[in-house]
Amino acid sequence: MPTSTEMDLSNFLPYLLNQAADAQGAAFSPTYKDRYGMLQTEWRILFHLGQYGDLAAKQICDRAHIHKTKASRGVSALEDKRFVVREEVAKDRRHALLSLTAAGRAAYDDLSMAAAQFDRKLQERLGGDDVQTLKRCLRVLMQNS
Amino acid sequence: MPTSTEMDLSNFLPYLLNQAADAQGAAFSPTYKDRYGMLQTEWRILFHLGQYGDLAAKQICDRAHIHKTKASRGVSALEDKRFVVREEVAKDRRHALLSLTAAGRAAYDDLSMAAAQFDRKLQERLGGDDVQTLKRCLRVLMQNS
DNA sequence: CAATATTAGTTGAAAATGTAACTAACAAGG
DNA sequence: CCTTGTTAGTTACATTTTCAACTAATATTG
Repeated sequence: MPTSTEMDLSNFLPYLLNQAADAQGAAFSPTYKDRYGMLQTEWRILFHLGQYGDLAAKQICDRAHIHKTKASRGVSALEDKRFVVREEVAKDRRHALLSLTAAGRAAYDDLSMAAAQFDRKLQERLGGDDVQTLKRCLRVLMQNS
Repeated sequence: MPTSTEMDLSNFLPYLLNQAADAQGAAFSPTYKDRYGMLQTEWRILFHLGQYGDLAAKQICDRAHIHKTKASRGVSALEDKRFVVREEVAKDRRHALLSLTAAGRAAYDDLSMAAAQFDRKLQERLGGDDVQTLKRCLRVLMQNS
């Protein structure tokens, strides 16, 4: 029986966050995995490009907190799948602008639709007020300590 | 600009959950990693044993949604660190009861204290009411869809 | 009670991730 | 300009995770 100074695991916020994120991630991942053979990182990169327009890998890394090696491999995979192309930037040849191909755009449209639907179902399940609070809290928590 | 049927990534719940879980996980992981060289799975197994008493690996897997291969390797690692021992169960020799050694108990006490402190800080940061709502939502979400 | 199925757990190989060292391009100070 | 530093991105290697196949013990059923 936990004492007052001990912890109840089922109340430990990092644990709850992890379990919830795993469960929902597992529930959604078949959408991009089965349809397009993507890994989570690829889906995330695709989503950033679809949503915010052409970006350099670095910008995606910063926004999505993806490590540069993971991003580098994700971008390569998306190029192999012909969803993304690189354009040289004359001004600074260190970074290349990434943009979606027509196929990439189509995949993005499809997946973002599925994501929206997935999210709506979660909203219904939790109720609007709680979802507002939940998202606000998560936004605070993702800003790290 | 996202249309009404599209999705705003920064509002996509699995994404928010993942980012928040990553950020908080990264904030807490040095506690078990630096002090005891544990991986997350090991910490989680230790925590389950500390909190719920002796268990078979299977029970930990079920409770914590850890895959059996991950658990198997986690238990081995904890045995190598002399934090856990296995006892044969005469009644059913397929599973062995896992229990904490004195060193394992000490590590558990130390870490659960740190976890409690970590949690209290998060609580302060978010405010009690929001934390209640947040945890309630997370518990719903971890029950998967 | 023999054949088959299920369960707990392990192991090996393949895939993915993380870490560190590296290249190439640009930036800044002397 | 030319050293030194920084930045974007890649690559090699080690660690971790996942997947599939396996063993050994128990349960089921014909």
